[in-house]
Amino acid sequence: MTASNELRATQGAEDPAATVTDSMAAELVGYNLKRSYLVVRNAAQEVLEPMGLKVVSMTALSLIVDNPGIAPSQIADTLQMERPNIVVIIDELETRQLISRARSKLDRRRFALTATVRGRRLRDQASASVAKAEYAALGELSDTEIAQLLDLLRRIRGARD
Amino acid sequence: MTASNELRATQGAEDPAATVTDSMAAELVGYNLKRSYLVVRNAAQEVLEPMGLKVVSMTALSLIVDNPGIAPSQIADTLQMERPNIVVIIDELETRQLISRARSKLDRRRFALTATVRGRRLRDQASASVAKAEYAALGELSDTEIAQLLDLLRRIRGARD
DNA sequence: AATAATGATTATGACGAATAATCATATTTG
DNA sequence: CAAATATGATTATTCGTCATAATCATTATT
Repeated sequence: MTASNELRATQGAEDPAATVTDSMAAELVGYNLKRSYLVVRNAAQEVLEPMGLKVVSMTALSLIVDNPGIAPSQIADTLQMERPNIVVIIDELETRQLISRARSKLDRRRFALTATVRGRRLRDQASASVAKAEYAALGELSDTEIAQLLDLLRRIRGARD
Repeated sequence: MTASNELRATQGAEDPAATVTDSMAAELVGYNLKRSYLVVRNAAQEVLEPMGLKVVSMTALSLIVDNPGIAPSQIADTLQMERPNIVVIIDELETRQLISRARSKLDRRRFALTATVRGRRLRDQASASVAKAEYAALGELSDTEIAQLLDLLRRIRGARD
């Protein structure tokens, strides 16, 4: 907060040209997390949209590629989502023939999800594009700083997970 | 990603006890931003709820306290929200007599918003509680690291704002 | 004076995420 | 073993956030 902002705030903000003082929000970690999250997410969405993927469906697809035989409930647990919301994502991935859904032989309540060749190819493509888009959105930061950021963020969620 | 996780993923994940490999998501900055944002936001929500405030209404109230005479549209611009969504927040703050709404004398289309004494008191209380709650949620991090994090986050959103 | 732009508002819809209820299969336990 | 309970997937529904479209009053423009 600059001295001139403080002054303007004291004088009142009826002048539409006056700069708004946002002392509180600007200091809050949560506020800044949200803002930068939106910047990065929008960058990812932009490159995923032409592939017909959303961030969450790409993440789910990626999980299935890396964990053949994974069950919907495991995806829900990993992504911290509710089971019902996973179902529709899986439905879409299956309709697009990016994954296949088969009953598990060990537990017939479960489904065993596996990526198709098309699914694996799309994942690789999406993964590369998103990484590139994120990097561009973070262009301001050096590689070292990005690594630092990732470390800090992991420790925040690690504390409460 | 540990070696044992890679192994399990290669073998398949039908074993419900097997750890899920989330190589992709774990590396994405966006994913980690979202997760840590949720941790911090939940901490803030928890302390605001007893005061009948949401994060967004507290932020708006704080803006009005710091910028007496501010107009709804200025709040929308500052918080990057759409005008219609600000209206309902303002309505609620006014109903609770935390702010007052008066026509601006310079431009009779605008409203000039001012916090009441109750509003200022609640803001101070909420502000302190949220800061404390955030700090607790970030307990893992040192003061220096929190400052680093804030700097990194501001630079991310600064690039695209 | 007529037209266009701005600010606030209302109504509406899209979307993400959560809950409740249902059904099939597995597990537990009396 | 049979009954009760728990788990997994699914459907329907709801809530909350957020955006868009349309309307009205006031101001600015031409």
